[in-house]
Amino acid sequence: MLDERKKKILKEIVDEYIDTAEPVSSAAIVEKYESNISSATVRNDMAELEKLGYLEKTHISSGRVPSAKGYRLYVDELLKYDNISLEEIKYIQEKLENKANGIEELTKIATTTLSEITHYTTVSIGPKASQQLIEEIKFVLLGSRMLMGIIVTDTGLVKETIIKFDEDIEEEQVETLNYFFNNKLKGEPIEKIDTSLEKYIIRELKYSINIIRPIIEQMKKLIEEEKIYLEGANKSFELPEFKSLELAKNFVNILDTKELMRDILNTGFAEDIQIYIGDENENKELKDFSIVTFKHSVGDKELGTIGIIGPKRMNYSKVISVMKYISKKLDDNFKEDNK
Amino acid sequence: MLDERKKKILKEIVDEYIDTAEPVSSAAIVEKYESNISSATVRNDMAELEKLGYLEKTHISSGRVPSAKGYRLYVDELLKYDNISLEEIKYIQEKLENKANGIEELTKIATTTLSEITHYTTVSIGPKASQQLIEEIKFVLLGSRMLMGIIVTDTGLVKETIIKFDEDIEEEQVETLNYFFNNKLKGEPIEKIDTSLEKYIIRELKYSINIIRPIIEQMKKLIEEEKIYLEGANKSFELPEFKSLELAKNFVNILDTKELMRDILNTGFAEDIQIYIGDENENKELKDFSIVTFKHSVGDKELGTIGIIGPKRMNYSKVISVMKYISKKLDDNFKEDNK
DNA sequence: ATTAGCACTCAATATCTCGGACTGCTAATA
DNA sequence: TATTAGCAGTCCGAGATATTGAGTGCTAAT
Repeated sequence: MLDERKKKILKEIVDEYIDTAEPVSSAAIVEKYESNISSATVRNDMAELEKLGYLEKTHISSGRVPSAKGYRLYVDELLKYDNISLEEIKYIQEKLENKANGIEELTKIATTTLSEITHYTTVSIGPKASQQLIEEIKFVLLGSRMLMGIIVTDTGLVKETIIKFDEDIEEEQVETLNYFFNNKLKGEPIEKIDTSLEKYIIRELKYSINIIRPIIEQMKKLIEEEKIYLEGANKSFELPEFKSLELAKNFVNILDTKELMRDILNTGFAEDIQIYIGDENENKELKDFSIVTFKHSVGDKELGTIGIIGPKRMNYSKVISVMKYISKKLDDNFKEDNK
Repeated sequence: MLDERKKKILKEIVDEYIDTAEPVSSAAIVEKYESNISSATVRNDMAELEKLGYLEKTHISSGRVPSAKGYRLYVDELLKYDNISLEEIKYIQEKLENKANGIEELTKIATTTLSEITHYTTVSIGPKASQQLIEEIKFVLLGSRMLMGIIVTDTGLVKETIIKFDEDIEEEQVETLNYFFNNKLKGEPIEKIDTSLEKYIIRELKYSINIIRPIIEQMKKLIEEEKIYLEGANKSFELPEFKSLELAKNFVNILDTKELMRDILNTGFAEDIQIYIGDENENKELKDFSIVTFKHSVGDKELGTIGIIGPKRMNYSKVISVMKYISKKLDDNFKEDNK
């Protein structure tokens, strides 16, 4: 059905549409890419491609626009992902090489860099503490009624929280807590910090609930928190599709709805770059947009997910090429850090 | 010049415009507020108010719209700021009463609450560490090549950072660092942590620069960082003024430009609520918007600034009333915490 | 299988008309 | 002198109508 020329023309139409944001005419294809066949031939192929569902028309006599199915074929079979320049590679290396920062900070930097290079809006979510094992727990006394609780996990993630009390805490108690928590929890999944642990500690240590409860509560919050980071929202607004107020409003709504962003970033599997084009997305609000995400992970532990959200007419080649590279760099960075 | 009736009519026009977002006609004023005078009389007063610069017309035969000067008079002299309901007061109390969190967290919660009640976009910036005095410094060894550095200031602000090293650190060294830093810096302004301190420590302690440099560097970053927090960007987009694509784009641009947000929040003085209406703002990009901010501070130390950004046609009465209350609550909360 | 050529469609833009929402002004009134 | 009724005049905005031109689909020829 799809001979080589039709595939070629499909790719050219998508390329052209990504470039111009205007429905693509047969004449434009001939002029720019196919000087040795006539526009009538291209029209015939276009009609065929439309019949097969790869292209759409905005009205009866308009040029063609790729359908979600068209983009899908384009992304899956027609593109190569080496669309990244030496300058860009250097820039990414520079940005990601500083290892003074923790995993969360690194994810943020990667998110910003991705937005800078692609000129799209990017978003990321930090590491999932809940999946990790406890390597070390420390409590530090600050003043007389405040502790800082720190957890280090097996992937090197550091999480800390402030815990305030209504009564004074003794340095001795802190030492006991440190010993006790480490003894009990080292090597265990972080989710072990829960109310049953609370009961156990009260029984064993005979400490007042006024001390234990705030600790467990704050630690639990810590595990659950998922920080979302957004970069370059304004960049999307320069794109011609956002001339439609409707679309612009939807877009702002999506970015502002944290639960939705969380959903988006939390679906998909590790290792791969995930691409959702238009209504391939389960969520209806996303039907006019495309989302490309990847997870930075070690084994089955997610250290962060970074995504790009933009119009369906996205420069997939650039976006995916840059993502692949950043993904690789993040992995390298992590390996070197833990060697 | 401005007799009582004219003032009253000006207030009514601004109220009405804030309510409807449409130019206000003389007939509308008579119908809604001034049933005992005729529209012609109102027209005469409107003409006068326009001559004095409080009102503007969008075209020769249109109704009137407040000018920046008009809003200013309205805000300064014609409004009372008790536009807050019992339910709202309760809601705010509930949100702000939990003291388990640090100052930064509290500012965030206040920002979110303000947006929820007013339905405007809110933004805040965390405490200025640079203005504060050091109460306590602690270093905690995590694993063998990582420290957490914690600073507690005189206002109870807690700041912490991860510091990574290329060589192992001994527990003994950490203790020395703790002793040394506290001894040297307790009660001092936080800005004392700088490169001259670095030199001094190297001279005194004879520790390698590989240990001291990362510490100083990360601590300096910590002092400089100013976290901006944004809430309810999508709420603004429901307002009729944002039907203008131009304006909507400007708005997103403003919110996305962190330096600009920083500027906005960092101008103005403590204690007072600051109001910038339209081109009263120095920054030209803000000419179509109004900004209302207040600082949560203790003495001359700023614990955070919270602002609302929206159209000039803002419900100043509601916004300022709610802000006044939240501001008071934050102060109470702080006092209670430090009593 | 390809192509030239032409009829046909439809979006986009410009032009015009018309109603009505306002004001400003004048002259009458309290 | 302050207020008001009444009316002429302005201009916005919503439709209606015409015009242009970019593109397609189809037919018939190559």
